[in-house]
Amino acid sequence: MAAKRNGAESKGSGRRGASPRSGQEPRSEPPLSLERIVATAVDLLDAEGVDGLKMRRLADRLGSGAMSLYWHVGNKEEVFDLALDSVLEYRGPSDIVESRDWRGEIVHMLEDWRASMLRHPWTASLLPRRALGPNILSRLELLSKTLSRAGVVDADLNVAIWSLWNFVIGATTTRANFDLSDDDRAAAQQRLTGLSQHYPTIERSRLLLDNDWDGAFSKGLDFLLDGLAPRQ
Amino acid sequence: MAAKRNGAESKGSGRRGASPRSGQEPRSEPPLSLERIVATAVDLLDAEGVDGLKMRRLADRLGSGAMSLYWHVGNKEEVFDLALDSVLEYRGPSDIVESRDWRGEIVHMLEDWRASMLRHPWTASLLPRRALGPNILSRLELLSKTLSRAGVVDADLNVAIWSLWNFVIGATTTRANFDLSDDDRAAAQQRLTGLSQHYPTIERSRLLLDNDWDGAFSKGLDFLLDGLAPRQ
DNA sequence: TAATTGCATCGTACGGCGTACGAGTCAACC
DNA sequence: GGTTGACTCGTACGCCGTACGATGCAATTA
Repeated sequence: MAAKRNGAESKGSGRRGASPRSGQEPRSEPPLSLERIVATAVDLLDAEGVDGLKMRRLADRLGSGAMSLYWHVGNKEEVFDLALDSVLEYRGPSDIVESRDWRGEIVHMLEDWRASMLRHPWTASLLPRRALGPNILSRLELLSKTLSRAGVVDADLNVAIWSLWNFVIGATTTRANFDLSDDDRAAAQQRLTGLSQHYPTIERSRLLLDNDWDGAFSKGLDFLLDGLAPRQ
Repeated sequence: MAAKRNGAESKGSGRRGASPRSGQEPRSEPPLSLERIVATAVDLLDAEGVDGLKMRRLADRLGSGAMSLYWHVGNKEEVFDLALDSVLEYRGPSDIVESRDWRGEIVHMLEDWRASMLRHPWTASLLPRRALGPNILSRLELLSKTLSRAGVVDADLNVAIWSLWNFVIGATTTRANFDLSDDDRAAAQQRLTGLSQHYPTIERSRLLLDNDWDGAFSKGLDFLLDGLAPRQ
């Protein structure tokens, strides 16, 4: 099976540029490519959300026929995977710098991670159900290396990475969920307030209603890091 | 709008029992009800996963026509919401007990939460994109109350709840994701190992490959609680 | 008893989806 | 000139969620 062009990362190999169109119709689109498909998918996801991504619609934006996409990707799920991973690339201080401030590095990377996801809120609902792409794994690798350099012994490394990862995933998914999935911000708030008699403590702490998500995130991260490797 | 029967929780109000069938065909099914629909949806989700839940299939299992469901629920999304919340009911020591061991209580509830979700792995991909139902809110309320009783001041309560919530959500979604979404356990493992040259530290810590998820969870939770409220 | 009402069920049909299939185009190579 | 292989796309199929209206039946009313 697998006729098409899966397996390798081959882009355009042979001919280039020559427009496949004979006349000069108003078809100025560049040729289809995996890069364009993924980038356009991200745009579409940003604009319309997870449910807004349809193969036909994506093809429209690309100025191509729907079935042309299937030369470049195996199926729609693959589009999701690629879009997700592409958005999570980390452009930060790579391992070149042997900074002493490991805690700062970790905080920076995790906050960048969270920021990337919040910039594309659909990632929150996708990440939990898709496989880990190379960019995600790279982040985990960098996290591991930093923690290791910070003195976390190998036996604890696993737990430490997991805890931080879990924290970021949880924080961003919940946050994005609240910005989006609830039909309306006001409606959700009213619903919560209406029910607040049943949930007095939640109400008192103004959970979900206060808007200092950023502060809550970094403060919680601090607590977690304190637990993982107490400041000496 | 809204003719049907939304808004209230009315179950059967008037007549009961009399079979709507005239003869005695092999149709022994009890009448449709919201409870049966939700319970059957949970079964179907357990068996077939998120993508396996189709309104027609659900109706089949209920011995009814597909459109009959729409008398009881507004749409498919509502089925998801109800199934999700129904599975997260907490049957644990409610606030009656004024135990001194707040830390034990919290650990117990969070581990129960995680266990509930892992028993129904589809919850992991649903929770991040659905609204919070009453059972979920009840858990949060209980968590708040316990933390509050443990001496966490109101100013920190928000952050504390969030951190714990995030940790649980993250841990369960990732875990469930690994059990399921990757086509095959073996395939995933091989993929990771094949790529391990790019991710040496991950490989060394045997992240994702070791199977002591339970241990990692409770250990991470311990770290987090240490940070939130250091043992005195 | 007869007519009416309202809860509940369900058959049919519609529009939209992902994508299988196979035909088409064109550059490169023999 | 013929062949090949990379790439595009029109058509069609099966499945989905669900709008709509017909139908049945119990309770209510006259």
